[in-house]
Amino acid sequence: MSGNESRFEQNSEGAGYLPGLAMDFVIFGFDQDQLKILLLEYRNTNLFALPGGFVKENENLNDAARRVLGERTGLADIYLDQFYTFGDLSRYDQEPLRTIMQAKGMDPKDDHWLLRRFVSVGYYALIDFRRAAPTPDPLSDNCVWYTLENLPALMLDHNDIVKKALETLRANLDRKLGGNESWAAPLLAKAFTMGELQKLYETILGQKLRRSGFQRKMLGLDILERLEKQYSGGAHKAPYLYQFIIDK
Amino acid sequence: MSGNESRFEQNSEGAGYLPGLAMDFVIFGFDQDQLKILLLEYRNTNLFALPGGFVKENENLNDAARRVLGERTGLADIYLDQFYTFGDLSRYDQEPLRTIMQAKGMDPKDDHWLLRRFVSVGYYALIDFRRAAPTPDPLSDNCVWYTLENLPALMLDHNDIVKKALETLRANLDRKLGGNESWAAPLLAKAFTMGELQKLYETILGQKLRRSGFQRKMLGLDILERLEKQYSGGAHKAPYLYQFIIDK
DNA sequence: TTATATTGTCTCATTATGGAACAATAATAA
DNA sequence: TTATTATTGTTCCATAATGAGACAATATAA
Repeated sequence: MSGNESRFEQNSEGAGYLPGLAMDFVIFGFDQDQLKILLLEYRNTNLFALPGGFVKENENLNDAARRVLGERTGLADIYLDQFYTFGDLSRYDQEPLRTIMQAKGMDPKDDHWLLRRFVSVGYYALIDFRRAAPTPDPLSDNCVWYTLENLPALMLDHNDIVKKALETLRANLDRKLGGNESWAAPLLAKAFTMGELQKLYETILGQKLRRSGFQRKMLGLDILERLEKQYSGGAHKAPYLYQFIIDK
Repeated sequence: MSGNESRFEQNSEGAGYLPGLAMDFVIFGFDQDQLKILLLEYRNTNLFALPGGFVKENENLNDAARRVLGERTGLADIYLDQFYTFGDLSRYDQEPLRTIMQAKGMDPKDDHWLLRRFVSVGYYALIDFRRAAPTPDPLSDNCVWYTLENLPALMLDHNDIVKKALETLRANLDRKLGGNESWAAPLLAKAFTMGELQKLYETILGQKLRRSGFQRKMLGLDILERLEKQYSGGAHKAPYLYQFIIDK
Protein backbone atom coordinates (compact mmCIF):
# COMPACT_ATOMS: atom_id res chain seq x y z
CA MET A 1 0.00 0.00 0.00
CA SER A 2 2.94 2.30 0.59
CA GLY A 3 4.09 2.00 -2.99
CA ASN A 4 0.49 2.48 -4.00
CA GLU A 5 0.26 5.84 -2.37
CA SER A 6 3.06 7.26 -4.45
CA ARG A 7 1.58 6.53 -7.82
CA PHE A 8 -1.05 9.19 -7.36
CA GLU A 9 0.95 11.97 -5.81
CA GLN A 10 4.58 11.80 -6.69
CA ASN A 11 4.28 10.46 -10.18
CA SER A 12 2.56 12.91 -12.45
CA GLU A 13 3.31 10.77 -15.49
CA GLY A 14 1.77 7.53 -14.29
CA ALA A 15 4.99 5.68 -15.04
CA GLY A 16 4.72 1.92 -14.85
CA TYR A 17 1.03 1.89 -15.81
CA LEU A 18 -0.63 1.56 -19.19
CA PRO A 19 -1.73 5.05 -20.24
CA GLY A 20 -5.37 5.84 -20.81
CA LEU A 21 -6.62 2.49 -19.54
CA ALA A 22 -8.51 2.05 -16.28
CA MET A 23 -10.68 -0.56 -14.61
CA ASP A 24 -13.85 -0.02 -12.65
CA PHE A 25 -15.41 -2.54 -10.30
CA VAL A 26 -18.95 -3.26 -9.32
CA ILE A 27 -18.39 -5.30 -6.19
CA PHE A 28 -21.58 -7.00 -5.07
CA GLY A 29 -22.23 -8.22 -1.57
CA PHE A 30 -25.41 -9.58 0.02
CA ASP A 31 -26.47 -8.62 3.53
CA GLN A 32 -29.81 -8.68 5.26
CA ASP A 33 -31.74 -9.51 2.12
CA GLN A 34 -30.17 -6.62 0.24
CA LEU A 35 -27.74 -6.39 -2.63
CA LYS A 36 -25.03 -3.90 -1.92
CA ILE A 37 -22.02 -2.59 -3.75
CA LEU A 38 -18.84 -0.95 -2.60
CA LEU A 39 -18.47 2.78 -3.22
CA LEU A 40 -15.65 5.20 -2.60
CA GLU A 41 -16.47 8.46 -0.84
CA TYR A 42 -14.56 11.71 -1.13
CA ARG A 43 -14.94 13.99 1.81
CA ASN A 44 -15.71 17.67 1.18
CA THR A 45 -16.59 17.02 -2.43
CA ASN A 46 -19.90 15.16 -2.26
CA LEU A 47 -18.50 12.84 -4.90
CA PHE A 48 -18.92 9.07 -5.05
CA ALA A 49 -17.22 6.61 -7.34
CA LEU A 50 -16.77 2.94 -8.06
CA PRO A 51 -13.51 1.41 -6.90
CA GLY A 52 -11.10 1.32 -9.78
CA GLY A 53 -7.51 0.90 -10.73
CA PHE A 54 -4.91 0.78 -13.44
CA VAL A 55 -2.96 -1.89 -15.26
CA LYS A 56 0.77 -2.26 -14.81
CA GLU A 57 2.93 -2.40 -17.88
CA ASN A 58 3.99 -5.97 -17.18
CA GLU A 59 0.70 -7.32 -15.89
CA ASN A 60 -2.14 -9.17 -17.56
CA LEU A 61 -5.36 -7.18 -17.65
CA ASN A 62 -7.29 -9.78 -15.69
CA ASP A 63 -4.48 -10.15 -13.17
CA ALA A 64 -4.63 -6.42 -12.60
CA ALA A 65 -8.32 -6.81 -11.88
CA ARG A 66 -7.66 -9.49 -9.28
CA ARG A 67 -4.91 -7.40 -7.72
CA VAL A 68 -7.06 -4.29 -7.41
CA LEU A 69 -9.99 -6.30 -6.13
CA GLY A 70 -7.70 -7.66 -3.43
CA GLU A 71 -6.49 -4.18 -2.57
CA ARG A 72 -10.06 -2.91 -2.08
CA THR A 73 -11.59 -5.93 -0.35
CA GLY A 74 -8.73 -7.97 1.07
CA LEU A 75 -10.14 -11.02 -0.72
CA ALA A 76 -8.60 -13.46 -3.16
CA ASP A 77 -10.09 -16.19 -5.35
CA ILE A 78 -13.20 -14.26 -6.18
CA TYR A 79 -15.84 -14.80 -8.83
CA LEU A 80 -14.85 -11.99 -11.20
CA ASP A 81 -16.45 -11.20 -14.53
CA GLN A 82 -15.29 -8.76 -17.16
CA PHE A 83 -18.55 -7.45 -18.57
CA TYR A 84 -17.99 -4.38 -20.74
CA THR A 85 -15.47 -1.74 -21.76
CA PHE A 86 -16.57 1.86 -21.49
CA GLY A 87 -15.06 4.30 -23.94
CA ASP A 88 -17.41 7.18 -24.55
CA LEU A 89 -15.97 10.65 -24.86
CA SER A 90 -18.44 11.77 -22.21
CA ARG A 91 -16.24 9.91 -19.72
CA TYR A 92 -13.58 12.51 -20.42
CA ASP A 93 -14.43 15.13 -17.82
CA GLN A 94 -11.60 16.59 -15.80
CA GLU A 95 -13.79 18.34 -13.27
CA PRO A 96 -14.64 15.58 -10.77
CA LEU A 97 -11.11 14.28 -10.48
CA ARG A 98 -9.63 17.74 -10.28
CA THR A 99 -12.04 18.55 -7.45
CA ILE A 100 -11.02 15.40 -5.63
CA MET A 101 -7.32 16.08 -6.05
CA GLN A 102 -7.68 19.65 -4.94
CA ALA A 103 -9.62 18.55 -1.86
CA LYS A 104 -6.59 16.40 -1.11
CA GLY A 105 -4.32 19.42 -1.32
CA MET A 106 -2.98 18.58 -4.76
CA ASP A 107 -2.83 21.04 -7.61
CA PRO A 108 -2.61 18.95 -10.76
CA LYS A 109 -1.74 20.49 -14.08
CA ASP A 110 -4.10 20.09 -17.02
CA ASP A 111 -1.96 17.34 -18.50
CA HIS A 112 -1.63 15.33 -15.29
CA TRP A 113 -2.00 11.72 -16.34
CA LEU A 114 -5.05 11.20 -14.15
CA LEU A 115 -6.82 14.01 -15.94
CA ARG A 116 -6.42 12.54 -19.40
CA ARG A 117 -9.02 10.53 -21.25
CA PHE A 118 -9.47 6.98 -19.94
CA VAL A 119 -11.13 3.96 -21.43
CA SER A 120 -12.27 1.74 -18.60
CA VAL A 121 -12.79 -2.01 -18.47
CA GLY A 122 -15.72 -2.94 -16.25
CA TYR A 123 -15.62 -5.95 -13.94
CA TYR A 124 -18.14 -7.17 -11.46
CA ALA A 125 -17.43 -9.42 -8.51
CA LEU A 126 -19.55 -11.40 -6.07
CA ILE A 127 -17.88 -11.40 -2.68
CA ASP A 128 -18.45 -12.52 0.86
CA PHE A 129 -19.87 -9.51 2.62
CA ARG A 130 -18.80 -10.83 6.02
CA ARG A 131 -15.15 -11.42 5.13
CA ALA A 132 -14.54 -8.28 3.14
CA ALA A 133 -12.36 -5.55 4.58
CA PRO A 134 -13.38 -2.51 2.52
CA THR A 135 -10.30 -0.38 1.99
CA PRO A 136 -10.28 3.03 0.31
CA ASP A 137 -7.66 3.86 -2.28
CA PRO A 138 -5.18 6.65 -1.61
CA LEU A 139 -7.38 9.33 -3.10
CA SER A 140 -10.54 8.33 -1.25
CA ASP A 141 -11.57 8.86 2.32
CA ASN A 142 -13.86 5.90 2.68
CA CYS A 143 -14.95 2.64 1.14
CA VAL A 144 -18.51 1.78 2.12
CA TRP A 145 -21.31 -0.60 1.21
CA TYR A 146 -24.35 1.02 -0.37
CA THR A 147 -27.67 -0.65 -0.98
CA LEU A 148 -28.30 -0.91 -4.68
CA GLU A 149 -31.68 0.81 -4.49
CA ASN A 150 -30.15 3.66 -2.54
CA LEU A 151 -27.18 4.57 -4.68
CA PRO A 152 -26.18 8.22 -4.74
CA ALA A 153 -25.31 9.93 -8.02
CA LEU A 154 -21.88 8.67 -9.01
CA MET A 155 -19.00 10.30 -10.83
CA LEU A 156 -18.78 10.27 -14.60
CA ASP A 157 -20.61 7.31 -16.13
CA HIS A 158 -20.37 5.13 -13.06
CA ASN A 159 -24.14 4.83 -12.67
CA ASP A 160 -24.28 3.42 -16.19
CA ILE A 161 -21.54 1.00 -15.30
CA VAL A 162 -23.53 -0.27 -12.32
CA LYS A 163 -26.61 -0.65 -14.49
CA LYS A 164 -24.77 -2.65 -17.10
CA ALA A 165 -23.13 -4.82 -14.46
CA LEU A 166 -26.49 -5.69 -12.96
CA GLU A 167 -27.93 -6.48 -16.37
CA THR A 168 -25.03 -8.80 -17.11
CA LEU A 169 -25.26 -10.47 -13.73
CA ARG A 170 -28.97 -11.12 -14.23
CA ALA A 171 -28.47 -12.51 -17.70
CA ASN A 172 -25.69 -14.75 -16.45
CA LEU A 173 -27.87 -16.01 -13.61
CA ASP A 174 -30.41 -17.24 -16.10
CA ARG A 175 -27.77 -18.91 -18.18
CA LYS A 176 -25.98 -20.46 -15.22
CA LEU A 177 -29.14 -21.91 -13.69
CA GLY A 178 -28.33 -25.19 -15.33
CA GLY A 179 -24.66 -25.19 -14.45
CA ASN A 180 -22.62 -25.10 -11.31
CA GLU A 181 -24.17 -22.66 -8.90
CA SER A 182 -21.16 -22.06 -6.75
CA TRP A 183 -21.18 -18.42 -7.84
CA ALA A 184 -23.71 -17.91 -5.06
CA ALA A 185 -21.51 -19.40 -2.37
CA PRO A 186 -19.61 -16.20 -1.50
CA LEU A 187 -22.87 -14.35 -1.07
CA LEU A 188 -24.31 -16.70 1.52
CA ALA A 189 -23.20 -18.30 4.77
CA LYS A 190 -21.55 -21.70 4.52
CA ALA A 191 -24.89 -23.33 5.29
CA PHE A 192 -28.13 -21.67 4.30
CA THR A 193 -31.81 -22.37 4.02
CA MET A 194 -33.74 -22.73 0.80
CA GLY A 195 -35.54 -19.52 1.70
CA GLU A 196 -32.28 -17.63 1.96
CA LEU A 197 -31.14 -18.92 -1.40
CA GLN A 198 -34.45 -17.97 -2.94
CA LYS A 199 -34.24 -14.51 -1.41
CA LEU A 200 -30.82 -14.09 -3.01
CA TYR A 201 -32.18 -14.98 -6.42
CA GLU A 202 -35.15 -12.69 -5.96
CA THR A 203 -32.97 -9.80 -4.88
CA ILE A 204 -30.62 -10.13 -7.83
CA LEU A 205 -33.38 -10.66 -10.35
CA GLY A 206 -35.60 -8.01 -8.81
CA GLN A 207 -38.70 -10.19 -8.88
CA LYS A 208 -40.55 -12.74 -6.78
CA LEU A 209 -40.20 -16.41 -7.56
CA ARG A 210 -42.65 -19.19 -6.76
CA ARG A 211 -41.56 -21.13 -3.74
CA SER A 212 -42.41 -24.67 -4.80
CA GLY A 213 -41.01 -24.19 -8.26
CA PHE A 214 -37.79 -22.75 -6.93
CA GLN A 215 -37.30 -25.64 -4.51
CA ARG A 216 -38.10 -28.17 -7.21
CA LYS A 217 -35.62 -26.65 -9.63
CA MET A 218 -32.80 -26.19 -7.13
CA LEU A 219 -33.05 -29.70 -5.76
CA GLY A 220 -33.19 -31.03 -9.29
CA LEU A 221 -29.85 -29.45 -10.16
CA ASP A 222 -27.95 -31.77 -7.81
CA ILE A 223 -25.76 -28.97 -6.57
CA LEU A 224 -27.12 -28.82 -3.04
CA GLU A 225 -26.34 -31.10 -0.14
CA ARG A 226 -28.99 -31.26 2.55
CA LEU A 227 -27.55 -31.20 6.04
CA GLU A 228 -29.15 -33.00 8.97
CA LYS A 229 -28.68 -29.99 11.17
CA GLN A 230 -31.62 -27.68 11.34
CA TYR A 231 -31.86 -24.00 11.72
CA SER A 232 -34.00 -22.66 14.53
CA GLY A 233 -35.15 -19.21 15.44
CA GLY A 234 -38.55 -18.66 13.88
CA ALA A 235 -42.01 -19.40 15.13
CA HIS A 236 -42.52 -22.10 12.58
CA LYS A 237 -41.25 -25.40 11.28
CA ALA A 238 -37.44 -25.43 11.09
CA PRO A 239 -36.05 -25.45 7.57
CA TYR A 240 -33.22 -27.68 6.41
CA LEU A 241 -29.79 -26.22 5.93
CA TYR A 242 -27.96 -26.74 2.65
CA GLN A 243 -24.42 -26.52 1.34
CA PHE A 244 -23.22 -26.30 -2.22
CA ILE A 245 -21.65 -29.51 -3.37
CA ILE A 246 -18.04 -28.79 -4.18
CA ASP A 247 -16.09 -30.30 -7.07
CA LYS A 248 -19.09 -31.63 -9.08
CA MET B 1 -8.55 6.04 -47.33
CA SER B 2 -5.85 8.51 -48.24
CA GLY B 3 -5.62 9.89 -44.75
CA ASN B 4 -5.79 6.35 -43.50
CA GLU B 5 -2.68 5.30 -45.32
CA SER B 6 -0.55 7.86 -43.58
CA ARG B 7 -1.25 6.80 -40.07
CA PHE B 8 0.79 3.66 -40.46
CA GLU B 9 3.75 4.93 -42.38
CA GLN B 10 4.43 8.56 -41.81
CA ASN B 11 3.36 8.80 -38.22
CA SER B 12 5.67 6.80 -36.03
CA GLU B 13 4.04 8.17 -32.88
CA GLY B 14 0.47 7.25 -33.68
CA ALA B 15 -0.58 10.84 -33.10
CA GLY B 16 -4.33 11.36 -32.99
CA TYR B 17 -5.02 7.87 -31.70
CA LEU B 18 -5.38 6.57 -28.16
CA PRO B 19 -2.10 4.83 -27.29
CA GLY B 20 -2.06 1.14 -26.43
CA LEU B 21 -5.69 0.57 -27.32
CA ALA B 22 -6.82 -1.42 -30.33
CA MET B 23 -9.96 -3.10 -31.59
CA ASP B 24 -10.28 -6.47 -33.29
CA PHE B 25 -13.27 -7.62 -35.30
CA VAL B 26 -14.81 -10.99 -35.89
CA ILE B 27 -16.98 -10.24 -38.89
CA PHE B 28 -19.39 -13.07 -39.57
CA GLY B 29 -21.03 -13.73 -42.89
CA PHE B 30 -23.15 -16.64 -44.07
CA ASP B 31 -22.74 -18.15 -47.51
CA GLN B 32 -23.66 -21.52 -48.93
CA ASP B 33 -24.59 -22.97 -45.57
CA GLN B 34 -21.28 -21.94 -44.07
CA LEU B 35 -20.33 -19.43 -41.46
CA LYS B 36 -17.39 -17.34 -42.58
CA ILE B 37 -15.32 -14.55 -41.15
CA LEU B 38 -13.16 -11.88 -42.73
CA LEU B 39 -9.40 -12.28 -42.43
CA LEU B 40 -6.51 -10.11 -43.49
CA GLU B 41 -3.67 -11.73 -45.39
CA TYR B 42 -0.09 -10.53 -45.52
CA ARG B 43 1.81 -11.62 -48.59
CA ASN B 44 5.27 -13.10 -48.18
CA THR B 45 4.79 -13.54 -44.45
CA ASN B 46 2.29 -16.38 -44.18
CA LEU B 47 0.55 -14.33 -41.51
CA PHE B 48 -3.18 -13.92 -41.04
CA ALA B 49 -5.02 -11.56 -38.74
CA LEU B 50 -8.43 -10.28 -37.80
CA PRO B 51 -9.35 -6.87 -39.15
CA GLY B 52 -8.67 -4.29 -36.51
CA GLY B 53 -8.23 -0.62 -35.87
CA PHE B 54 -7.56 2.14 -33.43
CA VAL B 55 -9.59 4.74 -31.60
CA LYS B 56 -9.23 8.42 -32.36
CA GLU B 57 -8.64 10.78 -29.49
CA ASN B 58 -11.96 12.53 -30.02
CA GLU B 59 -14.06 9.54 -30.91
CA ASN B 60 -16.30 7.29 -28.84
CA LEU B 61 -15.03 3.73 -28.59
CA ASN B 62 -18.14 2.24 -30.15
CA ASP B 63 -18.15 4.88 -32.88
CA ALA B 64 -14.61 3.89 -33.73
CA ALA B 65 -15.82 0.32 -34.06
CA ARG B 66 -18.54 1.35 -36.50
CA ARG B 67 -16.08 3.46 -38.46
CA VAL B 68 -13.51 0.68 -38.81
CA LEU B 69 -16.21 -1.85 -39.66
CA GLY B 70 -17.31 0.47 -42.44
CA GLU B 71 -13.77 0.84 -43.70
CA ARG B 72 -13.31 -2.94 -43.91
CA THR B 73 -16.71 -3.94 -45.27
CA GLY B 74 -18.23 -0.82 -46.80
CA LEU B 75 -21.34 -1.38 -44.67
CA ALA B 76 -23.15 0.82 -42.18
CA ASP B 77 -25.93 0.09 -39.67
CA ILE B 78 -24.63 -3.28 -38.70
CA TYR B 79 -25.43 -5.53 -35.79
CA LEU B 80 -22.26 -4.98 -33.76
CA ASP B 81 -21.51 -6.44 -30.36
CA GLN B 82 -18.63 -5.64 -28.05
CA PHE B 83 -17.92 -8.98 -26.43
CA TYR B 84 -14.61 -8.93 -24.55
CA THR B 85 -11.43 -6.97 -23.99
CA PHE B 86 -8.17 -8.84 -24.40
CA GLY B 87 -5.25 -7.69 -22.30
CA ASP B 88 -2.88 -10.56 -21.69
CA LEU B 89 0.82 -9.87 -21.80
CA SER B 90 1.15 -12.73 -24.26
CA ARG B 91 -0.43 -10.38 -26.80
CA TYR B 92 2.69 -8.29 -26.56
CA ASP B 93 4.83 -9.89 -29.24
CA GLN B 94 6.65 -7.59 -31.63
CA GLU B 95 7.65 -10.31 -34.05
CA PRO B 96 4.56 -10.72 -36.25
CA LEU B 97 4.00 -7.03 -36.75
CA ARG B 98 7.66 -6.34 -37.36
CA THR B 99 7.69 -9.07 -39.99
CA ILE B 100 4.67 -7.53 -41.67
CA MET B 101 6.12 -4.05 -41.64
CA GLN B 102 9.43 -5.25 -42.99
CA ALA B 103 7.67 -7.13 -45.77
CA LYS B 104 6.14 -3.76 -46.63
CA GLY B 105 9.57 -2.18 -46.87
CA MET B 106 9.36 -0.43 -43.50
CA ASP B 107 12.06 -0.65 -40.89
CA PRO B 108 10.36 0.28 -37.63
CA LYS B 109 12.37 1.06 -34.52
CA ASP B 110 11.75 -0.94 -31.36
CA ASP B 111 9.64 1.83 -29.89
CA HIS B 112 7.46 2.36 -32.97
CA TRP B 113 3.96 2.85 -31.59
CA LEU B 114 2.61 -0.15 -33.48
CA LEU B 115 5.16 -2.36 -31.74
CA ARG B 116 4.14 -1.41 -28.23
CA ARG B 117 1.80 -3.36 -26.00
CA PHE B 118 -1.86 -3.15 -27.01
CA VAL B 119 -5.01 -3.99 -25.14
CA SER B 120 -7.68 -4.86 -27.67
CA VAL B 121 -11.45 -4.55 -27.48
CA GLY B 122 -13.16 -7.38 -29.33
CA TYR B 123 -16.29 -6.82 -31.43
CA TYR B 124 -18.24 -9.18 -33.56
CA ALA B 125 -20.57 -8.25 -36.37
CA LEU B 126 -23.16 -10.08 -38.45
CA ILE B 127 -23.12 -8.74 -41.95
CA ASP B 128 -24.65 -9.31 -45.33
CA PHE B 129 -22.19 -11.48 -47.18
CA ARG B 130 -23.56 -10.41 -50.56
CA ARG B 131 -23.31 -6.67 -49.98
CA ALA B 132 -19.93 -6.57 -48.28
CA ALA B 133 -16.95 -5.14 -50.11
CA PRO B 134 -14.02 -6.63 -48.21
CA THR B 135 -11.26 -4.03 -48.13
CA PRO B 136 -7.79 -4.64 -46.71
CA ASP B 137 -6.19 -2.05 -44.46
CA PRO B 138 -3.01 -0.28 -45.57
CA LEU B 139 -0.71 -2.90 -44.07
CA SER B 140 -2.52 -5.90 -45.54
CA ASP B 141 -2.56 -7.30 -49.01
CA ASN B 142 -5.94 -8.92 -48.95
CA CYS B 143 -9.20 -9.17 -47.07
CA VAL B 144 -10.86 -12.51 -47.63
CA TRP B 145 -13.69 -14.66 -46.29
CA TYR B 146 -12.58 -17.84 -44.57
CA THR B 147 -14.85 -20.67 -43.50
CA LEU B 148 -14.89 -20.93 -39.76
CA GLU B 149 -13.92 -24.60 -39.76
CA ASN B 150 -11.00 -23.88 -42.05
CA LEU B 151 -9.31 -21.00 -40.29
CA PRO B 152 -5.54 -20.83 -40.60
CA ALA B 153 -3.40 -20.11 -37.56
CA LEU B 154 -3.81 -16.42 -36.80
CA MET B 155 -1.47 -13.82 -35.38
CA LEU B 156 -1.10 -13.32 -31.66
CA ASP B 157 -4.22 -14.36 -29.76
CA HIS B 158 -6.58 -13.89 -32.66
CA ASN B 159 -7.69 -17.51 -32.67
CA ASP B 160 -8.76 -17.08 -29.05
CA ILE B 161 -10.64 -13.95 -30.01
CA VAL B 162 -12.56 -15.84 -32.70
CA LYS B 163 -13.36 -18.61 -30.23
CA LYS B 164 -14.68 -16.19 -27.65
CA ALA B 165 -16.71 -14.32 -30.27
CA LEU B 166 -18.39 -17.52 -31.37
CA GLU B 167 -19.14 -18.50 -27.80
CA THR B 168 -20.73 -15.13 -27.17
CA LEU B 169 -22.71 -15.23 -30.38
CA ARG B 170 -24.07 -18.67 -29.49
CA ALA B 171 -25.00 -17.62 -25.98
CA ASN B 172 -26.74 -14.52 -27.31
CA LEU B 173 -28.69 -16.59 -29.85
CA ASP B 174 -30.20 -18.60 -27.05
CA ARG B 175 -31.08 -15.50 -25.11
CA LYS B 176 -32.50 -13.68 -28.10
CA LEU B 177 -34.69 -16.54 -29.23
CA GLY B 178 -37.58 -14.94 -27.42
CA GLY B 179 -36.95 -11.43 -28.69
CA ASN B 180 -36.73 -9.73 -32.01
CA GLU B 181 -34.87 -11.92 -34.43
CA SER B 182 -33.84 -9.33 -36.91
CA TRP B 183 -30.21 -10.03 -36.07
CA ALA B 184 -30.48 -12.81 -38.61
CA ALA B 185 -31.70 -10.55 -41.38
CA PRO B 186 -28.28 -9.47 -42.67
CA LEU B 187 -27.16 -13.08 -42.89
CA LEU B 188 -30.00 -14.17 -45.17
CA ALA B 189 -31.60 -13.03 -48.38
CA LYS B 190 -34.55 -10.66 -48.07
CA ALA B 191 -36.89 -13.63 -48.40
CA PHE B 192 -35.88 -17.05 -47.21
CA THR B 193 -37.29 -20.47 -46.53
CA MET B 194 -37.74 -22.00 -43.12
CA GLY B 195 -35.09 -24.51 -44.06
CA GLU B 196 -32.58 -21.76 -44.75
CA LEU B 197 -33.31 -20.10 -41.44
CA GLN B 198 -32.93 -23.40 -39.65
CA LYS B 199 -29.66 -24.04 -41.44
CA LEU B 200 -28.38 -20.68 -40.22
CA TYR B 201 -29.23 -21.55 -36.63
CA GLU B 202 -27.67 -24.97 -36.96
CA THR B 203 -24.50 -23.55 -38.45
CA ILE B 204 -24.05 -20.97 -35.73
CA LEU B 205 -24.92 -23.35 -32.92
CA GLY B 206 -22.96 -26.20 -34.43
CA GLN B 207 -25.72 -28.74 -33.92
CA LYS B 208 -28.77 -30.17 -35.62
CA LEU B 209 -32.20 -28.97 -34.61
CA ARG B 210 -35.48 -30.83 -34.97
CA ARG B 211 -37.41 -29.61 -37.96
CA SER B 212 -40.94 -29.59 -36.58
CA GLY B 213 -39.91 -28.03 -33.32
CA PHE B 214 -37.94 -25.31 -35.05
CA GLN B 215 -40.84 -24.42 -37.28
CA ARG B 216 -43.25 -24.43 -34.38
CA LYS B 217 -41.05 -22.13 -32.33
CA MET B 218 -40.24 -19.69 -35.11
CA LEU B 219 -43.84 -19.31 -36.23
CA GLY B 220 -44.85 -18.85 -32.61
CA LEU B 221 -42.55 -15.88 -32.16
CA ASP B 222 -44.62 -13.74 -34.53
CA ILE B 223 -41.55 -12.30 -36.17
CA LEU B 224 -41.98 -13.95 -39.55
CA GLU B 225 -44.28 -12.93 -42.32
CA ARG B 226 -45.22 -15.70 -44.71
CA LEU B 227 -45.17 -14.59 -48.35
CA GLU B 228 -47.50 -15.99 -50.95
CA LYS B 229 -44.67 -16.37 -53.38
CA GLN B 230 -43.08 -19.73 -53.43
CA TYR B 231 -39.56 -20.80 -54.04
CA SER B 232 -38.96 -23.35 -56.73
CA GLY B 233 -35.93 -25.28 -57.74
CA GLY B 234 -35.93 -28.58 -55.90
CA ALA B 235 -37.52 -31.90 -56.75
CA HIS B 236 -40.02 -31.61 -53.97
CA LYS B 237 -42.86 -29.59 -52.55
CA ALA B 238 -42.10 -25.87 -52.76
CA PRO B 239 -41.49 -24.24 -49.41
CA TYR B 240 -42.96 -20.90 -48.38
CA LEU B 241 -40.78 -17.84 -48.35
CA TYR B 242 -40.61 -15.67 -45.24
CA GLN B 243 -39.56 -12.16 -44.31
CA PHE B 244 -38.77 -10.74 -40.91
CA ILE B 245 -41.49 -8.43 -39.70
CA ILE B 246 -39.96 -5.01 -39.29
CA ASP B 247 -40.80 -2.57 -36.50
CA LYS B 248 -42.65 -5.08 -34.29
C1' DT C 1 -47.04 -41.21 -65.25
C1' DT C 2 -44.37 -42.61 -61.50
C1' DA C 3 -40.77 -41.92 -58.15
C1' DT C 4 -38.37 -39.00 -54.98
C1' DA C 5 -37.19 -35.62 -51.81
C1' DT C 6 -38.77 -32.21 -48.94
C1' DT C 7 -42.34 -29.57 -46.93
C1' DG C 8 -46.31 -28.16 -43.72
C1' DT C 9 -48.98 -29.98 -40.34
C1' DC C 10 -50.60 -33.07 -36.94
C1' DT C 11 -50.38 -36.46 -33.21
C1' DC C 12 -49.03 -38.30 -28.95
C1' DA C 13 -45.98 -39.29 -25.14
C1' DT C 14 -43.00 -37.02 -22.10
C1' DT C 15 -41.39 -33.31 -19.49
C1' DA C 16 -41.58 -28.76 -17.46
C1' DT C 17 -44.15 -25.05 -15.29
C1' DG C 18 -47.85 -22.21 -12.75
C1' DG C 19 -50.57 -22.21 -8.98
C1' DA C 20 -52.48 -24.00 -5.15
C1' DA C 21 -53.31 -27.30 -1.32
C1' DC C 22 -51.82 -29.95 2.68
C1' DA C 23 -49.77 -31.80 6.70
C1' DA C 24 -45.67 -30.95 9.71
C1' DT C 25 -43.66 -28.25 13.29
C1' DA C 26 -40.83 -24.64 16.15
C1' DA C 27 -41.74 -20.92 18.62
C1' DT C 28 -45.19 -17.95 20.73
C1' DA C 29 -49.51 -16.68 23.03
C1' DA C 30 -53.22 -18.01 25.91
C1' DT D 1 -50.25 -27.30 29.07
C1' DT D 2 -52.64 -26.24 24.98
C1' DA D 3 -53.87 -23.56 21.10
C1' DT D 4 -52.16 -20.40 17.62
C1' DT D 5 -49.29 -18.88 14.00
C1' DA D 6 -46.01 -18.59 10.51
C1' DT D 7 -43.30 -21.07 7.55
C1' DT D 8 -41.66 -25.26 5.64
C1' DG D 9 -41.38 -29.66 2.67
C1' DT D 10 -44.10 -32.04 -0.25
C1' DT D 11 -47.80 -33.29 -3.25
C1' DC D 12 -51.23 -32.56 -6.60
C1' DC D 13 -53.26 -31.24 -10.90
C1' DA D 14 -54.14 -28.29 -14.90
C1' DT D 15 -51.68 -26.22 -18.38
C1' DA D 16 -47.83 -25.38 -21.41
C1' DA D 17 -43.61 -26.69 -23.72
C1' DT D 18 -40.77 -30.15 -25.90
C1' DG D 19 -39.06 -34.61 -28.28
C1' DA D 20 -39.89 -37.75 -31.69
C1' DG D 21 -42.25 -39.29 -35.22
C1' DA D 22 -46.23 -39.94 -38.79
C1' DC D 23 -48.63 -38.41 -42.77
C1' DA D 24 -50.43 -36.25 -46.72
C1' DA D 25 -49.07 -32.64 -50.18
C1' DT D 26 -46.37 -31.50 -54.13
C1' DA D 27 -42.49 -29.62 -57.44
C1' DT D 28 -39.33 -31.67 -60.07
C1' DA D 29 -36.70 -35.72 -62.07
C1' DA D 30 -36.85 -40.17 -64.08
